[in-house]
Amino acid sequence: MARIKLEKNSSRKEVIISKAAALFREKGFKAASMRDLAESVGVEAASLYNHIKSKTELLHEICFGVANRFMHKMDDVEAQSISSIQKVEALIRFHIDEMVNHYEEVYVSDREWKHLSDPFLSNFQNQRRMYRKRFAAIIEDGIRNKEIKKIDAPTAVLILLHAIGGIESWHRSTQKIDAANLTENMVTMLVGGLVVSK
Amino acid sequence: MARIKLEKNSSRKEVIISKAAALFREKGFKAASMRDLAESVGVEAASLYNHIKSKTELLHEICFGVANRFMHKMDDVEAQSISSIQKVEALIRFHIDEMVNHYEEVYVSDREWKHLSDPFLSNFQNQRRMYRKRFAAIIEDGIRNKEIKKIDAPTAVLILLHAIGGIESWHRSTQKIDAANLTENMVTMLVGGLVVSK
DNA sequence: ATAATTTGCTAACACGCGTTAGTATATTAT
DNA sequence: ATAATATACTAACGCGTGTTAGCAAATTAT
Repeated sequence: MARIKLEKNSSRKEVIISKAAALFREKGFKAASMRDLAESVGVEAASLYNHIKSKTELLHEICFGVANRFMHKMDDVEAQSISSIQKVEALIRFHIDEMVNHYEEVYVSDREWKHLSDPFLSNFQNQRRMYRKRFAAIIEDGIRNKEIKKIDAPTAVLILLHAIGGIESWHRSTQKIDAANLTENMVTMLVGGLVVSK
Repeated sequence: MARIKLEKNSSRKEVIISKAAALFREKGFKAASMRDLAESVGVEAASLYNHIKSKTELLHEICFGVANRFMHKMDDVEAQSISSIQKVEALIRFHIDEMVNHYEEVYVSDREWKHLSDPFLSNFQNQRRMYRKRFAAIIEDGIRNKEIKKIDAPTAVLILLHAIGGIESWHRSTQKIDAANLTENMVTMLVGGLVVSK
């Protein structure tokens, strides 16, 4: 009888969520079937329901897992006594790191949250809005301090977040530069686009 | 009997494609049903098939319509006798304009091309790869001419293209700055991230 | 006016989907 | 060893899907 293999310190549910993230990333939430997922886990489709409530629950777990990590990081960064531009850079580096090391979850959370259903959908959208507001506030601080160019802060946030989402393409490209290199290039270009040139 | 209303200079097929783009953008290709589309067009689902071959054909039309416009613009820009950084700016402005004025099609082409099926899928992917290569080549020219910072050109392209994709969020935001303002802010930040600071 | 064509309709199909019921087999606790 | 629990299986359900067949009505061509 097939059995879900556990990695150390993880429940069977977590194994399923992790495989689901990979599958949702590859095919999209709607196009990925529970039978696909079952095959990837190495078990029959019905067996999955001993561990999870529904397909949607998998999406919840992925999306809110990611959202919580970002929220905690924002708390952390806001509490630090560093310049605005340093805060922005810290957040950018965190985003890049998340996108490099938790690619599947972050990507799915970014692209597939539309398929959440209320009240989770509204909740998620609120969290996102809040995060962006806080990010924009940091940039506005930087503009006041003349560390950052006079630009529309919400637009800047939007550019930053989506630009980093482009790491998706990096993951799938055949000739990848290494992650450290990628990070420095992105920081150079993105922070460089913000700071006032001397 | 219901009848598909024509806008001037457009076939019924084009009306369907346009509505399909809006629907695919909103729900995603897989989640949007032909019955949804029929309702949005104002007709029964089966009637659509007097004008189109399949649901997938709609995606083809959208994706390759967009891809062709970008390819032609690239031809155009490459042929101009202007500096590399000016070429980059011209392409950025074109991308922004496309994203502002042909939001639905461009968005769908960007996010839903995965659901194309071969040989169209490979064809589309090739076009995309080619486009990015040509874009990167322009940036590399700019680096050689010392107009542009020494950065990894493919990474820069990836950042630029995805950053502009963020206009999606702008479209759905309640307090929008106007399109001209958005454009200048984006150009400032993105071109500013590329040029060598003096 | 009549014929030909285009465009729409209703009905139905075959299929894949998420999920549940009921049961068998492993694992863990007593 | 035995009981209790966790985990897997097979079978099947109701539903929504893309699409087709066949027919009716509207439009266009003769």
